[in-house]
Amino acid sequence: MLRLHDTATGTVRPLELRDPGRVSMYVCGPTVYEVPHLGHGRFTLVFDVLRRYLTFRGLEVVHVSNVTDIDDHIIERAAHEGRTEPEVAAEYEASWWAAMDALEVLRPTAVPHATRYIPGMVELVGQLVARDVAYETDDGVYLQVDTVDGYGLLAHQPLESLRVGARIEASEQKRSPLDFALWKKAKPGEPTWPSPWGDGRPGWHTECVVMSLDLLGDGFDLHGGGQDLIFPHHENERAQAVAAGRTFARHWLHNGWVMVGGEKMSKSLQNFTTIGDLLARGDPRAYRLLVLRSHYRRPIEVTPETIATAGRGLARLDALARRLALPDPMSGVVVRDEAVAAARGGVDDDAVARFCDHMDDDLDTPAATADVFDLVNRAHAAADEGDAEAARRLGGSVALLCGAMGLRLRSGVGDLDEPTRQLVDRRDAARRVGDFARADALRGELLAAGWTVEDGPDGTVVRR
RNA sequence: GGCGGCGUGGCCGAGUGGUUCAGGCAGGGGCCUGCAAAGCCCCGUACACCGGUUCGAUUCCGGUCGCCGCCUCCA
Repeated sequence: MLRLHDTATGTVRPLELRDPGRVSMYVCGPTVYEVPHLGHGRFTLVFDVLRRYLTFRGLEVVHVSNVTDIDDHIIERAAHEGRTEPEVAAEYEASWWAAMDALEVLRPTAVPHATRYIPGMVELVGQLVARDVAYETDDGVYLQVDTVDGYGLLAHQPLESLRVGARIEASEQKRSPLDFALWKKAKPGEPTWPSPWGDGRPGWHTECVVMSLDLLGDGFDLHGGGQDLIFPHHENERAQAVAAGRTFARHWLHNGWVMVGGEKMSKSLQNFTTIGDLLARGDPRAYRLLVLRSHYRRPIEVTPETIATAGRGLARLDALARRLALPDPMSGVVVRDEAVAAARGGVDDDAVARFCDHMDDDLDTPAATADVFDLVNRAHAAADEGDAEAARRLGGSVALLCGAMGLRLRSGVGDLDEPTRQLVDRRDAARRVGDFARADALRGELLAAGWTVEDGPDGTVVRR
């Protein structure tokens, strides 16, 4: 059984499913006003790995992730650039999906948009007002947090301590500085929707509450995101749901930061690297492997050096895939029992079990990837000893487990362009007749063109 | 001020009350190779500091120092 850290309890505990065999998870998606950066890349990779692993274990996964397409940042950007909010949102949503596709992050099973759920949000706010836990002011409707049972659950702080630490000034009409907006009354020039409290727009992530409950139902299994969402974002989501008498997420999962030089990567510090920049520099799989090689709750340092190191690990995986002609583990979503049954050369059951033990232990991907690299070593050693059967079994396990984590193997050398093809052929010819000076010169040309040259029993293989 | 996390060998990064080792990268030596590449074998350097518990602590407890984060809109 999979055990995961739960932010609400601060402990690692079993993921107890509401519906046996089926996981309902809501992962907070992007507010589309900026291109995605490595922090977004990390959380989407973490939850993609979780989703793939759950699927690997034979569970059905319903993965809902929102797109918040209306908020202050979008309004600000649209105003600044003389465009409409929908134009801005559409542009950055497109860049979001482009990045997700490049990272081979599976699309969520549902992607609700905030602007399509406004009536539902108005209804929720109405319920909260009717329950007398929310109140209207001149500029909006606010949730009165001291009426909410267990406010501070995720922050692990009592209400009073949050109040003392609050950096925000109490407005004259707010009853507590911690009370937060459920509905913001329109200011001139802003997009608006009608409501009983006048035209305006939704407040604090009410969309996530309404959309998660609508698509996943009360008491859904898992709610997640980056650690910076714990408070106040997720705290306030929970507060709204609980105040409305609904049962919210059963388990809260949050991933750690991407760090830059020891500091958190964030928009406010302006120290972020976009996913686009990362992709322009190298293999997108390197970021996935880097993420896998650290525990999801720990911070990771993402630099050209750490990416390059991950890239060398990738080369090691690819080299095995090439040597043993392993199947592409990403030709479909990998389900363990089916994949094991389909594996022609068999798999190493002990290794798969060990991998699962590690993954079940709060998604210990560093240990799980170590398991995989251990298999790589054993597969090579078996092949060196001429034990083709063992090599195929161990190699097949590598492919299986990489697939379970969403890591594609590149075994093929691909089609060569004609000039390269000719260089390779001429080099093989030279080597056959023992003209090594000529062979070395031709290798020099290939290396200069960026190819790595390997001479195997069947002739020269080049790759890059 | 409140709350939380972290300090492991050159780097990244698991793990455990003791005599089997995480794993990867980098480094050294060998094997293979026409030479390489890929691969295999072998090797080195650890558990921030100070106390305590214990037969024995990197692992448990207490303290010190250092780093990081959250406390109203940052994944």
